[in-house]
Amino acid sequence: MTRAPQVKKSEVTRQHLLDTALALFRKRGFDATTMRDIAVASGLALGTAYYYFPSKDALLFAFYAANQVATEARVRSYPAGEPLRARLGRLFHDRIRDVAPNRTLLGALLPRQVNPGDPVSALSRESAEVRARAIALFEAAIAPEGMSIATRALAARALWVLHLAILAYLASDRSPAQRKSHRLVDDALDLAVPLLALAGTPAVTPLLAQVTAMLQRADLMTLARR
Amino acid sequence: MTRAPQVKKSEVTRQHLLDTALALFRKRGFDATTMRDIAVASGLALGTAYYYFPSKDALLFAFYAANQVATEARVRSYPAGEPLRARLGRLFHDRIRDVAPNRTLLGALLPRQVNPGDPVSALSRESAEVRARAIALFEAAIAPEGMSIATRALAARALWVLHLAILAYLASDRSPAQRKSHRLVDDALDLAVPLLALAGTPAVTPLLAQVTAMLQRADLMTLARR
DNA sequence: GTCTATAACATGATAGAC
DNA sequence: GTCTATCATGTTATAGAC
Repeated sequence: MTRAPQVKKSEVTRQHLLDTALALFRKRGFDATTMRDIAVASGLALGTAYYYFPSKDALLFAFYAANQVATEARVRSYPAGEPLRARLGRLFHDRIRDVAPNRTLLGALLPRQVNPGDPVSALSRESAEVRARAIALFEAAIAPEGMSIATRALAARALWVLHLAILAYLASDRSPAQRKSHRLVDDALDLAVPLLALAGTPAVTPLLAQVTAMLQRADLMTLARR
Repeated sequence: MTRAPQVKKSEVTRQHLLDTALALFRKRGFDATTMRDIAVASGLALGTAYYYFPSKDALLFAFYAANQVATEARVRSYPAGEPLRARLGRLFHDRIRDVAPNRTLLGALLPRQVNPGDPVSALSRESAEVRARAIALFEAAIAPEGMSIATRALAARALWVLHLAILAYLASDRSPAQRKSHRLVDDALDLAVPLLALAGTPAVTPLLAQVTAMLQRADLMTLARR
């Protein structure tokens, strides 16, 4: 009696469709690639593509989620005990490298981040889980610094927003090997890391409390479960 | 001999189309309003609508430009000699009031700001003029504070970005009379104005130079003519 | 449950006649 | 300048084959 296959046939087809779609997106851009193109290139019918991905956006979202998983895997292999600057630099630079091959997809994905009502947005209900996990990466990175819980929550969100801004920059960065984006990361961290150190001191506690109060009134601290 | 009409017929038709479109956008939202809806409601053919506005986005852009003009007109009537906080508050709150009736349009317009390649983006070549004029409003508002030219340029851009962020927030703000957005403005200015005062002191000059250098390397200071 | 073939629809956009 | 006809594409629907 032969063993049942480890992966379901449907999972193979789904992955095949996603891979084909990503390859086409990379080659021709998101908008220029039609669902019919994807179906034909996959050797499947249009209806099949829609059977697995209810919309073209669903393909975008699948890329987004898969990418988050890839970055998490990388992070698990990071050496422990590195200083903050090195750890954040590693995280940001790796994130750029993970995303860069699909850089053109960012052009389709990032604009839609702005609208929390858009399911594809990192601010939406639908992506709450992915977002929470992304923020958790930054929380973990700064955890050893021994700030208060409130400060750490604020700092992690700030870093997450910075990382979105860097990705927005990356989306239109045409410099070879995305040098400009990497440079921007270094410059930004040169500024941010000393500020993070400052954020741990009691002197700025009132200021941080003011910022937190503002964000809470605006419902912007509850990102993790909006 | 009768006088030739002051305004060309084509200009009347164009304005009629734009007014009709904005009314529909307000009532049903941008996405839910089709070009056919606009043409029918205007009593014109679909092709005619496209003759005047080469795309649905062009209608968005026309709204954006007209709005900038409206805000500029308001600003010209501001009293002179007000303290910085009052002046900025007036500017931000008025901007919200100007935009609020077309709030749903923001949902369509703002996401696209992120992509500088998008003509509708405030970062694009096409909107360079509107953007320069928007930044100029903030430059003028802080001009009496007597900072160095470099500091003023940086501060004006920071305020412009803050104003975009506020508009992004406004786009999904469903509180009555947009109270939350107005509150966010006050909270943000409570934070920003003291920082602006700080920015005028020599102590922070090196920090500002560092920020400026970063933005210049990333081509982000040349916003006005990218 | 997986996939095909085919048609049809809605809508942004374009072409060409008048 | 204005119209009608037409296209391209995201999406839905149907009727099945295996």
